Amino acid sequence: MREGNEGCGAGRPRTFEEETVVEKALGEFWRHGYEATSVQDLVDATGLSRSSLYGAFGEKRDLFLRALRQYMDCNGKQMQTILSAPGPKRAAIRQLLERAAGSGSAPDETPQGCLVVNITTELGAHDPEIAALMGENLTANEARLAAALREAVAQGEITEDKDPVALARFLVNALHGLRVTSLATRDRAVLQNIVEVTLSVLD
Amino acid sequence: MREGNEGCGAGRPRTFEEETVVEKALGEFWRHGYEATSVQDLVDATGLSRSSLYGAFGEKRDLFLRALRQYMDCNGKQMQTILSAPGPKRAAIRQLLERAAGSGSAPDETPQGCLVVNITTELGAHDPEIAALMGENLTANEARLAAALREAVAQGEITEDKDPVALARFLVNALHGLRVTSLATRDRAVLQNIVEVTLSVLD
DNA sequence: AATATTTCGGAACGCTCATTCCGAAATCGG
DNA sequence: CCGATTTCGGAATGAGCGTTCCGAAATATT
Repeated sequence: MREGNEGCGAGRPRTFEEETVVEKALGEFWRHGYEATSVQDLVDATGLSRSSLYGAFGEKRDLFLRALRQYMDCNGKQMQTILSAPGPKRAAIRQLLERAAGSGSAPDETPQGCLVVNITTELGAHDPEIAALMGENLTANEARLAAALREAVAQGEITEDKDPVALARFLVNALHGLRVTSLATRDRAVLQNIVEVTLSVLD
Repeated sequence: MREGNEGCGAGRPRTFEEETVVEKALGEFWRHGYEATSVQDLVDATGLSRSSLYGAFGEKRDLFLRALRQYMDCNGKQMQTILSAPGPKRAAIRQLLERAAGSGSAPDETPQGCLVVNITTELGAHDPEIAALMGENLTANEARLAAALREAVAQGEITEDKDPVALARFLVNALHGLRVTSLATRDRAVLQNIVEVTLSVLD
C-alpha cells in the first residue's frame, strides 16, 4: 500500500496529528512567506522528518496550499463570528479594522501581517491557482460583509441609500490596505486615523 | 585602484549606464520579488556579467536597495505631478486611485502590483532597514496628499471640517489596498466600486 | 512468533543559489 | 607603443535548496 493510514489498522502508527502539523507549517509560511520558507524550516518547526512530511502532505507546495486553505477557513470563521455578534454592526466592523491594523499585538513585538495579503503580493501575479484562491477568498469576505451591512440597513443602523455590495468591497479593500500599512509604520495614530475615516463612510 | 571609475580616465571603459542597469534590475525585482529574483535573472536581464554587476553595485541586496530607492523616487515624482496638475484635486486623486487599481494595463496582461507594497509584505516585518524605508515612503506620500488636500480646502473644493492629514492617511491606505485587491481579482466592477466609495469620503 | 504494512530518521542526489576569483581585453597617461 | 589600470566573460566555490531513497522501527494480522 501507499499513502494514508486513515482508519484502517496496519503498519507503524503516526506520531503526529495532521492538523497540528499543518498549523505549525502555516506559522512558518506566515512568518517568512512561501519562497523564504525552506523544507528544513518546516522540518524544524513541525518536528517531523523529511520523509514523514513528504509522505503525509506531498511536496512543499501541497503542504502550503493546505496551510493556506486552513488559514482562510479559520479567518473566515473568525470574521463571521465577529460580524454576527449581537449589537451594532458598526462596532463589529470597527473590530475587524482594528484587528487588521494589528491592535492585538503588543507594541514591541513585530506584527506579521496577513498571510493572504502577503501571498497575494508574493505569488498572485504569476500563479493562477493561487490567484484563483485569493479571488474566492475576496468574494467570500465581500459576501460576509455585504450580509452584515444589509442587516445593518434593515435595523436602521445605516441609511438605505447605500449599496451594501459596494460598501463591502470598499471595506475589504480597507482591510487589505491596513495589512500593508501596519507593516510600513509603527505609528498608531496613523492607523487610528485610517480606521476612523474608513468607518465614517458608514455614516 | 578599486571601485568606481567616476570621471577619472584610466582603464577599460564601461559598456553600460548605471541608471539603465538599475532600471532593468528593478524590473526583475518588481516582477518576481526579492527572494525569487536570482543573480542569474539579473545577469540575464541586464546583459552584464556577474563580475561587472558585483563590481559596479555590490551584492544583490545593495543593487536591490538602489533599485527600490529609484522606484520610490520615480513614483513620488509621478504622484507629485498628478497632484499638482491644474484642475480639481478630486480628479487627481481619482487618477491616483485608478492607477493603483491597474486601470493602465490592458485586460489580458498580468498586473504586477506595486513594488513598494510587494516588498513591504515580503520583507517589511523582518527587515528593519526595509521597514524604515517603507515608513519614509509612507510619510512622504502622506505629506504629498495632505498638501493637495489643504489646497483643495483652500479652494473650497472640500469642506473645512475635514482633517487633511487623517484624510491623506486614509487615501494612502486605500492605495495600498488597491495594489493588493487588484492582484486578487480581475473584476473591474469591484475595483470601480472601491474607487467610488473611497472618493465619496471627500464629499 | 512470523509476516505484511506503514512510518520513522537521516543520508544521498542533482540542482541552483550568492559570491569570488582569474586571465584576457580595452583604454588611459606617458 | 608600453605599462598601469579597470572591466570584461566565464569558470570555480561552497552552501543550501527541494526531493527521493533506504534500512530500521513499530504496529496489526495471522
